Parts: sequence; C-alpha cells; structure tokens
Amino acid sequence: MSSRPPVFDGLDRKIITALTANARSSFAEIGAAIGLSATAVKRRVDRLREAGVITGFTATVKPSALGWRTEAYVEVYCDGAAPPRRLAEVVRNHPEISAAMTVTGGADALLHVRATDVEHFEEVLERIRTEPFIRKTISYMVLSHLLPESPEAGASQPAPKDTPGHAPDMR
Amino acid sequence: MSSRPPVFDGLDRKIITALTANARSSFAEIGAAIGLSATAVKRRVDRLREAGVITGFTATVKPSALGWRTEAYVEVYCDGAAPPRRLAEVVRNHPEISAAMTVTGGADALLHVRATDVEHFEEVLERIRTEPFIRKTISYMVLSHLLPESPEAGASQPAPKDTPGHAPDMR
DNA sequence: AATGAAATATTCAAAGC
DNA sequence: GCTTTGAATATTTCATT
Repeated sequence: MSSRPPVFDGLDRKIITALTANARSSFAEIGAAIGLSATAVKRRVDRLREAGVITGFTATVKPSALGWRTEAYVEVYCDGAAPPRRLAEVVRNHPEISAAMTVTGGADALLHVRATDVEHFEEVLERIRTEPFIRKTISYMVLSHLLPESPEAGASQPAPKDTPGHAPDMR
Repeated sequence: MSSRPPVFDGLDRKIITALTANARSSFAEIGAAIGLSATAVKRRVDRLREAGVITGFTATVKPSALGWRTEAYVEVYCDGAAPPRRLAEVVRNHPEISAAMTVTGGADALLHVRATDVEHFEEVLERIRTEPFIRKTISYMVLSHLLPESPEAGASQPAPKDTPGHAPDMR
C-alpha cells in the first residue's frame, strides 16, 4: 500500500516533461526553459533517477521500420489457478511478447505480441499454446492505431529472427 | 504493399540498440562501442531520424510515481459502422487514453487507459460512454505486470487532474 | 538548494582521404 | 562514407552564498 509522499515538486515535473519530450535536451536548455541553472537541473535529474521516478532514457523507434509489422493482443486462459509467478516464467520464454499482465475478466492474462508478419505471429501463438498449463488463447490483431504510437523500445526486443521466410532483410 | 528496402545496416542497428538502452549516451561512447568515430555515429543517427526509423528520445517514468496507479484495457463497441476517423477524434478528447487501436474481434476498438485511481477510472469511463456513437464498453483492469513495464512516456500525458479527491498531491 | 567558475567532454562543421 | 581537426557548447565538480 501506500503512496509514500511524492518526492518531487513542480519544477521536477517540468523537468520530467522536458525530458519526456526530448531525452537528449541539455541540462542548460531545460534550465533556461524553467528558470534554473544547468547544475540545479542536473542535481534534480540525478535525484529523480535515484528515487526511481525516472527509470531511464530511451530512443523511440517505429516498430515497422525494424521489421515488426504485426501486432496483437492475446488473452490467455490457464488450467486451474494460474500462479502469476509461473505465468511470468512462461512469458519470458517468448521474446515476441512485449508486455504481459494479469487482468480482471475471464482471462488469466493479457499479452501484447509483436511479430514480423502473420505467419510469424501464428508460429508464436503455437509456441505459447504448447506451454504446460496454457488452455486456450484468444487473439485480437491490431488493425490501425488511433493515436500516435506511444514510445516503445522497439530495439530492446531482439532483432526479428532472420529465419529466411520470416524476417525482412535488415541488410 | 510495400516494405521499401530497409534504410539501415548492422551498424545502424547497433546504434539503435545503444540509444534504446540509453538515449543519453554520447556519440563518442556509442562510436567506441561499435568501432566508429563520434562524427560518423552522429551522421547515422541524423539519417535514422530523417528516415523516420528513430522517432524521438524520451525519458521513461514509473507511472505510479506520477500518480497513475490504475490501468485498464477497454473494448469499445460502436453504433453502426464505426469510421476510424471519427473514433480517433473521440479518443483524442480523453487525455487518460494512452493508446487506442482498431482490432479484429467483436470490438471496434481497444483502448489503454491510465487513471489515478479506480474512482477516476470510473469517471473516465462515464465520459467515454457519453460520446455520441459509443454503444458499450468492456473493461479489463490490469492487476499486475508479468514483464518489466515497457517504457511509456508517463509525463507526456497531462498531469493527473488536481481535482481534490482525485489526484494525489504532487506538491 | 541554487549559483558561478574552471576543468573536462561532447557536439558539429569543414576539409581531406 | 569515414576520419581528423578545431571552435563552440555542454557537462561536471567544487567552492560559495
């Protein structure tokens, strides 16, 4: 439980906003925008990282440019009571799963899956269904995005397997 | 149609990986790691941005630290044929919607919603249901994550409304 | 906590290979 | 297209208020 008291103030919030908009802005730039010296900005950023508010800095990549052109949400149903800990292990076995969570509703878990194409996605799905206590899956393929895609660390996922026939040529 | 030929090579891919891991690494640092001069790295990064492969650099933030402690996926069902363009407008009216897409399956769209708490989430849901042609919604609350949360630009969303009673004190 | 100043690094554009 | 060079900026540490 318990929201410890927030460890940041309005200036920190502005810094977070600035860094979220552009993680490569200089401290001097940010400082100029919010009325603080570069030194002061750096100290606050260090503190925010220390406190776990800012967890990192990442480049955002267009997944399709990296060869990930197929995206789906997959509901997972398990045999018996699904222990979240075991589920987490299963999920980590499949690099195409980019997000996974337990949810309310009928399903035991919801997965976000990225694949190079539909053929690859089918292969992933078969692999997941093979796992010990997975009973069934229901997939919802993403057709189009209604908002600019929220930043996803496209390249923190492994490169699409270059199994011929599956992966686009990355040269 | 058509995947234009990939606009990057193996060195570019390594650069993308490095920047995804830490968007604030210096070009010199990256160059040292992959055997290129800082200048060469910068040129490639500029080209990758130009080409739309790298879309930006962002700080990753722990949503709960910013006061977003409630998360859900919401299936949306519309009256008649839902024109994606109209749906996109609706979605933009609600800052709590952090991702939205059309999907296969029964629903017309799937939304990812972040709220400060369950009370706030209910308010968002009521607001969405009020929109002209939304017929019904089905929500799946996120209980726990099975993978480390993929970077989300927590602060690109507006600050949680500081309506007393809804938003945590950000001081 | 914020500031200012000095030492060290980084970025960026020009020129040559 | 990569490297080197050098000038302009940015970062970081430390002393000061």
